[in-house]
Amino acid sequence: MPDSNPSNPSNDSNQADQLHAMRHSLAHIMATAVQHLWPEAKFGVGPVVENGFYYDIDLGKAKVSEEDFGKIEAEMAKIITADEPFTKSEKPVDEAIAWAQQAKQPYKEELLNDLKRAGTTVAKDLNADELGTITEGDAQVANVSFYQNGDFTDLCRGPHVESTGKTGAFKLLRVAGAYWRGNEKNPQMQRLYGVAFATDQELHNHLALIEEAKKRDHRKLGQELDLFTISDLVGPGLPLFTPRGTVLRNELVRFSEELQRTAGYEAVWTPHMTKVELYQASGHYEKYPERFDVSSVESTDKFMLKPMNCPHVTQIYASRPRSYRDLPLRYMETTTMYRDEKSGELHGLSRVRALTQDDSHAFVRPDQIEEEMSNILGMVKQMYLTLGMDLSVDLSFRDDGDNYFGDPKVWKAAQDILEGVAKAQELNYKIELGEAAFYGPKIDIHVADALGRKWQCATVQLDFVQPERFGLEYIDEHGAKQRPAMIHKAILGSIERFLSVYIEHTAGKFPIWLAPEQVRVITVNQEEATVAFADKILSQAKEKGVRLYVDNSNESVGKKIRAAEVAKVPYTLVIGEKEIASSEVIPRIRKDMAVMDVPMTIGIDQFIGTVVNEAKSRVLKTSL
RNA sequence: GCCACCUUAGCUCAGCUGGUUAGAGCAUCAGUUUUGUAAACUGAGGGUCGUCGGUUCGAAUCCGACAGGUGGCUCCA
Repeated sequence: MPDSNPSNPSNDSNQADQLHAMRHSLAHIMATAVQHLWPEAKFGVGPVVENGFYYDIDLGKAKVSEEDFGKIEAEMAKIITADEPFTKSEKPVDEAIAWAQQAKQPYKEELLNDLKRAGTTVAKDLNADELGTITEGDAQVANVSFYQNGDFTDLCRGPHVESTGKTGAFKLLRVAGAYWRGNEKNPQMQRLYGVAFATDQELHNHLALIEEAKKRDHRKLGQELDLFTISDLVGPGLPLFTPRGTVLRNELVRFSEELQRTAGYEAVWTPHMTKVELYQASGHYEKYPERFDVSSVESTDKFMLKPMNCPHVTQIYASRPRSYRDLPLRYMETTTMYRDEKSGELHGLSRVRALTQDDSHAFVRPDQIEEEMSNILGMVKQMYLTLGMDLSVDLSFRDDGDNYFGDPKVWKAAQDILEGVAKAQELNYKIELGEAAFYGPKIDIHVADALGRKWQCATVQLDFVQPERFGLEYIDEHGAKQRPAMIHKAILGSIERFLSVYIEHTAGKFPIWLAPEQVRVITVNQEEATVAFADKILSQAKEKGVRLYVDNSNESVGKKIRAAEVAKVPYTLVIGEKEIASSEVIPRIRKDMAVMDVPMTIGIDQFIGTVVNEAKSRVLKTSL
């Protein structure tokens, strides 16, 4: 494949533009190849995405599968070898519409019609970058631009590389279904994805990275490290946690609850089942009627499993009169809830039907909102700093749609408060319009997994709507009734989702405080004295709460060490005659961990003490 | 839910275009060995080839439905 060197390699933005043009040109070349192979193809849009490009294509009854990639790539190679120039032209928009009709490209025609009406259209996915928009802003579009290569012409804003030969290295990766303009009600097209880079070497590196990411997949590691399982009999989206996986869950929750307790939160407990009326009162039923699978238990009441927690907690607040002196009232509950996710959306631990949140709700006076939110963000920062993970922060605000409950003025005020807090906390945030919950704006914290996919973990939500709907109140200093605000938060978010990200982040090399097995003792032989010594170490560990296992199997020492390494156990102690005689051990330390903290030779008591301290202080010793 | 693909032992995978009792490595179990820092040796058990139905003299292999999974799309209170 021919390389294309940017004209000015020292200029990064120039290089980025060049790569963008290459990828975009490859999208056109792929479309050209598809048109050669399936002349009836109707084209949607073909933008550049991270690491590559895609094109949405409708072949009618015919379907592209990954088996076809060979011949598509071969056809693309022909086009690239032909080194056809990309030539730009402009047409008045009406002429362009006529072209689309004549070329039997209904999707292009629709886009052009929208462009013509630009300013009145509300299609937010009308991505101006990918179209031939000449004018900017809301004005009507007069002219649109086209690019032609060989026998393929496409509505396109450009820019492109000069000719098809200058497109670098690429590979088609997969085909997926994608709804036209991202709307479920529209026809589904086939989206052909490719990756592309300036050089073969970069492409090779990227593909190697994908392979590496596969090794860290939490579903694979969950099996290998014996953390969780998903049984067909129990059902999809309902993971079961083994003893080792449960250690991870419990330790994380313990930390989260410690942080919350320090910040004044008190534990509450609510049942996992409720009458449907609760969710009619909260407004959730109205918003998600199809999600409430209802079972009748007794009498005429209809019950459901709780899909969330806040409406339940409002009833604890409402159970007695509250004074302004009582606020903030802070309730926390780490609890499991149940949501009927669509089958195609389930994914390992990231998206499940039974999810556990380290949830909390603070009921606060308006003057207490900022401080409470700051405290919460402090907890979030401390959690993720301890775990060594990077955050990205979104302020999820409402858009102009009518999906939201409550007074828009109150919304504006709530959003201003959130942004103020984000600024005060010096968060590097971006605002996402239309991402708010129906009851209020959110601060959403995202963490990336090994494949670079971002997952929402922590969330802080400011809610004036539910206190209103449930008629929550407190008596102020003048004896008047006032309405509290409600602040929802989760630090880990869904524990299951958090674990999916965290397992991939660490590749299963957990720090001492989280490691399901902190120490493994390997016996050199099975003689009585050795077994007795191992037992003694084991009981000392148990006494101090250290998670230690003994491998006394009749295998070679080398094999047992390998097994401990594969299981990613932080410390391994080999015991034999020497250790029994001296009562000292030489801890073998997992490779990713710093070596200096533990001396070469150490007494058993002292070693156990070190492990206890490291776990207690939640040291992050791994270099990932 | 939608589109493409996948499903053979606990795990990772062979099994060519349909043709006798479906294989391997790891893991498990048993025996030998009593082991000193990333894999001792020998042997054994383990699969109605995801399920159901169809085509065929004959199906792990071809077709269909269903289930589960993978990658996306849509959704995520």
